[in-house]
Amino acid sequence: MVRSELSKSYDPSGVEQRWYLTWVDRGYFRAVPESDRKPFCIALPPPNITGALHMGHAFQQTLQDVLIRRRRMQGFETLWLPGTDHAGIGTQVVVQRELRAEGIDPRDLGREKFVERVWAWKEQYGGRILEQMKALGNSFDWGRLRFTMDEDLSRAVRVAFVRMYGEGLIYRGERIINWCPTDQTSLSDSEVEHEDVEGELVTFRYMLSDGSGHIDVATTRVETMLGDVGVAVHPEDERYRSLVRKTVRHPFDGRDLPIVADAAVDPEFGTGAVKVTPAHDRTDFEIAERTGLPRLNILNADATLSDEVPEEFRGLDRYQARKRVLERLRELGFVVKEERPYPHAVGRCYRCGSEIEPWLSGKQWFVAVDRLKGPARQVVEDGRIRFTPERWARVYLEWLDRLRDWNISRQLWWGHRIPVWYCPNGHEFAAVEDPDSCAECGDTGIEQDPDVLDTWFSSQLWPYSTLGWPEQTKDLAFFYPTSVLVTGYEILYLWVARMIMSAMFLVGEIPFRDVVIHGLVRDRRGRKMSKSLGNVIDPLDMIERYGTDALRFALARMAGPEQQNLPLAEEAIGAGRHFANKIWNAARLVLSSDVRPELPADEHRTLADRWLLSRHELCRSEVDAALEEYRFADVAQSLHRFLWSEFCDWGLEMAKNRLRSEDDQDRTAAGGTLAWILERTLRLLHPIMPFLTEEVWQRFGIGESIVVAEWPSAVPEHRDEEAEREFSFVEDFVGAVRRFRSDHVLDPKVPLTARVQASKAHEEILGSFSEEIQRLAGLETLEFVSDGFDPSGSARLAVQGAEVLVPLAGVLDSLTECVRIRGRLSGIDEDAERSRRKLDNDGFVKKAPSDVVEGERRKLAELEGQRLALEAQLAELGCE
RNA sequence: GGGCGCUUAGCUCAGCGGGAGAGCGCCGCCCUUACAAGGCGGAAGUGGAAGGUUCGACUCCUUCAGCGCCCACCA
Repeated sequence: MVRSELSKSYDPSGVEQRWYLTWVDRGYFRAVPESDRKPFCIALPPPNITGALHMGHAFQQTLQDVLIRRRRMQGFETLWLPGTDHAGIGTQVVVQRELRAEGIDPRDLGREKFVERVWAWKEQYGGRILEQMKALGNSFDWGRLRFTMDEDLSRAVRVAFVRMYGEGLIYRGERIINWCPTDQTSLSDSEVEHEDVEGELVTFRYMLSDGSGHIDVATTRVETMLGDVGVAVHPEDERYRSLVRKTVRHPFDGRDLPIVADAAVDPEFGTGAVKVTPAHDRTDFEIAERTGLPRLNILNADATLSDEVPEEFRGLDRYQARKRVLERLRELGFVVKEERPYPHAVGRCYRCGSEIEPWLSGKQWFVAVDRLKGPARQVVEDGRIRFTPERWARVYLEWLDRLRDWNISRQLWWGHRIPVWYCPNGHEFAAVEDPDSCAECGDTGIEQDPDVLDTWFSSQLWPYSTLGWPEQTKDLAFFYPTSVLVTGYEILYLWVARMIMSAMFLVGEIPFRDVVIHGLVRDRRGRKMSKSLGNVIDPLDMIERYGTDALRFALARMAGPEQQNLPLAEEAIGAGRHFANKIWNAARLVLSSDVRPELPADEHRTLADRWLLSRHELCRSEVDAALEEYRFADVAQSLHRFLWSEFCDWGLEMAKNRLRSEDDQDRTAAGGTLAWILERTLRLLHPIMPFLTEEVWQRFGIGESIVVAEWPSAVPEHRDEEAEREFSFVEDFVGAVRRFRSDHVLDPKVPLTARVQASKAHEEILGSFSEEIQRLAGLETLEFVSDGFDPSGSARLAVQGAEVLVPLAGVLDSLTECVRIRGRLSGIDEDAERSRRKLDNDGFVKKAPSDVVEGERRKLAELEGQRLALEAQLAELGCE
């Protein structure tokens, strides 16, 4: 037992770093696959190396650390694997921006030098992220730190690619992709964000080539008419049947565009005729495929108009072209209608926000998803993978149903280069190791595909590539499948779904059992935190000012399972610090008794002890149940309520006297009980507030570290309903006297006397804590009187059927008490009236369960009793 | 165009078919030897709206409104 000299308030600075280093040094966070324990493993969703950690990371990592720390204490072989993601486009863009700021054009630098430069960035910012994660207290196994571009992870990417290529799941083809003209790369469908805009819908007229009439079409992107190669109508549309196979004449270049029939056209919409622009619209592309129309690509990579258009439009950017084409159509008198504003959705790049062009960019690589869908659907349907909250499972399944082939090639330099080579003889082959010559003809003039893979292609391998896949490592055998994935809903499709699909195909086993989907951290008004709004709360800043534990507690406390938005205000973190300080001071008091955390024998336990043990056991069971279901807010809430409102407010107050007692046995019993409960509660709280709990726990001198202390087990026999019921009399008694004093705004120095008429049992309860109760209620005298004691001249307080008489002489005027009594009476009358109405209702008495009816009757009887007593008091006090 | 979530105290949110809760904020009293980052007491809500089911609805059902989000090849 360490005699403690604790400072008056908790100061997290210093404490945190010291303990973190100690924990890492002692290897508490290291996991080994040669263990007899059961495995528990979480793969950290790897943060991007693009910048610093934000509050969303802090939040998500806190939840994971809570799960990990508890499992570790429960005796699992616990692995939390840290890492970072190279974040293809994101990182390339920030490094390009940095270069341009230095006056360097990234293109001049060349691919190799550019990639070197990104690695330098990775060292700098990736390193900073690691430091931030340490400050959060995360119990990572640092020895297993991974980066998606590490050598072995890159090899995993190649093995995955080659295997899927070999099975025909990866193919190369020319189709419409999502093109970002700013970042100059294609994007997958999931990387396009849809935004509603107020655009325009222009209906214009194509004249039939033979001069026999016209056909009207509409578009929100009128410039694309330069790439029109035909007009499509529904095959069964009577209006246009005679026009099919005729042609219309393009007004600007005189081309004849065939009118074709295709079922994709909705005859109900607009004019029922659609312009067909195969190179710039997915549907049109498909119509062209079916009807044999050619493709006409009118855009350059930067979304300016190509040389395929008439000279007057060449080189214009798409928005200028939109205006110019419209003007020219107007001049020619071909504009039929202009609707403006016309609300519709446009796609935007999830990285830079530029408007996406559906574009034919040449050949791109795709993952065919049809064969991947089945198993990915199966494992969620049969419950092998479980979503929390459950409703996300449906969202996931519906997304799978709609999923189309995944474009995985990116026209970037930063990332895993596509492991496919081409030879001059037209051969194409994929290889895990860099080849010297063509696998088919041996020609040495081979060239690797210049594109890199979608960053999510490597991310999808994360749960198993980090454990050594494709090698059959011990780690993989022991820790895989991982136990839980904790992530935000915004990457459900981009990442979660793809991990499941790829794992089922490549590993043949689910990547994780539970998926915990949490909401997004917002500012206090529910807005996204962003630099431009100036509402960013920086986790490191908060840690500096309030301490890591305060931040973690605040984050855990707001993690309601169904919340999509999690508003965070700085005050919440301040409240976390208050809580830490409260615990610190409670510990100071308990530790001052200088006893071991041991429960005394039953016969030395007071009612208050039994009550507190019961409440503690309840708290323990709530914490366990909530953690099993990932209800983090409930965990925090439960611990907060117990420690503050029960342990401190009542437990400590009821034990203070004995804690200072000269009697060794009394002191040991009281202090031992409090210490025992506090020590266990610290262990329950440790996953959320690791530093404070360690700092305090150490002073009990009972073990090496709370990090590896045992998770508190259930002690069902401590639940004690009798103690809770009996102790509630103490709470009510103290509360009644306090309220009396407060109602009359009495100075605390005014001495009060209480004379109690109560049952033997109640008398005994009060008697055994008379000193404590006097102190808490602010009574100078507490005495028991027999039935029939003259109550005149006293206020009468009703406490659970007992009567408490407070003599008014020298305290306050009787009339003042009358006012108070009348106030109470009106409240009672209201309640009694409502109760009476209920019982007068035949339906209620007949149909409601008998215990409910009985309860209502008891309640009414009690209210009546109180009313009579109060009326008697009014009479005694001579009130009118 | 489909789908989902939310709407409860001034703020942020729990909860739930039978007497409306927490934290913060607010008001009053108190520097009582663990803690003023504290203690004690208090005020405060026609539970988004309208219907329905029920003896009884904040809770279940329907409709509507507002806010937010996801998905979608209607030009």
